[in-house]
Amino acid sequence: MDTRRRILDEALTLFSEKGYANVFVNDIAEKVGIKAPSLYKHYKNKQAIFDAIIDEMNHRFEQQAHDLSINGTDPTADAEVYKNMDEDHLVKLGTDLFIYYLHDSYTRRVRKMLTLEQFKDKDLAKMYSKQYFDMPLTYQGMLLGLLVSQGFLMADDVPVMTLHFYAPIYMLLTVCDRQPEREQEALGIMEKHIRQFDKLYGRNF
Amino acid sequence: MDTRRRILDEALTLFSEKGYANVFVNDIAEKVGIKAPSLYKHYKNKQAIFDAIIDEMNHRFEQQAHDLSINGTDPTADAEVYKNMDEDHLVKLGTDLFIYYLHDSYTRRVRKMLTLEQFKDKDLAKMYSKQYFDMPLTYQGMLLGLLVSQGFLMADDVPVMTLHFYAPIYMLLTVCDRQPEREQEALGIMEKHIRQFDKLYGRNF
DNA sequence: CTTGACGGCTAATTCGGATTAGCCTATAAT
DNA sequence: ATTATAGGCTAATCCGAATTAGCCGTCAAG
Repeated sequence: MDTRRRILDEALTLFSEKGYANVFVNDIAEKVGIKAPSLYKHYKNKQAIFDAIIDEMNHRFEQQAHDLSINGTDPTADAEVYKNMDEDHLVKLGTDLFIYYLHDSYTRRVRKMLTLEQFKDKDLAKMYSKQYFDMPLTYQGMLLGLLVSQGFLMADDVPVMTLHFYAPIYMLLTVCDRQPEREQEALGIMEKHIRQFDKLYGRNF
Repeated sequence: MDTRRRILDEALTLFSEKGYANVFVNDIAEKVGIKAPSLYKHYKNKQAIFDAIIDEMNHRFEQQAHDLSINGTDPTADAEVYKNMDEDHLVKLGTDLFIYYLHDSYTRRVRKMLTLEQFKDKDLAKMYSKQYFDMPLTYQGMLLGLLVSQGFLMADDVPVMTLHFYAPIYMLLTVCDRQPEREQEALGIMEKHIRQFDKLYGRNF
């Protein structure tokens, strides 16, 4: 059932692995378990499948941005969580974030697909930057800002501090996307990164 | 003349913009100013053009690695340069590095092409990681290590410190690759990044 | 019970893009 | 001077991949 959905799902998988141009309509059909011409009962053509994926992606992104802005503008809610934060908590926070982004199937496939298609047009470029640069810096900036206001971290420039926290995580993520066998290594580096981050920005100087 | 060379050059340009699969032999020929069939007097087929680009890339990478290891293992040479380093010098060092990587035509095209082809096979994946993760961390680690030994910076963990220096630069580079119009913004962030880096790791704590 | 939309299939069709065949000229080496 | 080679061109050819045509079974609504 819901072949329409399964098409999107399998197409996303394939696009994220080989890139749009290297995936044949036939490949998608095969994965779904139907013949290629049957695909056209569900989508006008190959491009329409891609577009549908992008549309859904955008919906989810907007949803996510919305959710975050709700939680984010209500400091009282989050502040509780970080009341007695310590280095180990910070490590866990970062590591969990990392593992989630790395392993969550949808997230991972979207990221890889956008990586391969980011130069196709301005919209995709903007989408990539928003999702993997602007949004994380904004959102994590709010979190770290909370930790600063809790006195757990110190910084005059929170945006740059956020960059220092996030950029290494992002880079390690891209390493694992292309070389999954380096995940353990990456996790090790992650932990050292966060501990050093905490030492640098932590109140115990 | 040297049509063989020009083919590689134009092909690299096109591959870096659209990705291998979206470039037609015809496009390359047109840019070179010949007809498509004439390409085959120079290269066996389209794949051979790609392979030749990769080969040259590898040669240059090896050359570069060789050069760096020569300079790098001779601390006396570099040490001089960093004898009276200050924050502004560090900013200039980082900014110049950034501008170079961003604007150098060959470097930029190679980086973008590898970005688009990195998931094709293990070799390309490894090549990307080596060039944009392992090598920079190694080389810049040596530089920063020198600054530590000069007493200009302090760190117990130089590799992680290097990650803190490089990861933001790398991330800003990828932003500019896909959105060149954000270069000024990126440069501004770069400078603040380096100044804060210097504050964090600098001897004046 | 019958009809129409839904979703699948096989067999074309189309078409674009890679590659090959075969020809031609210029030039450099014998 | 002759010839071989390099490198260009036009005109096929080939082929694979997207898409269309047209057929069929199912099933829910009338």
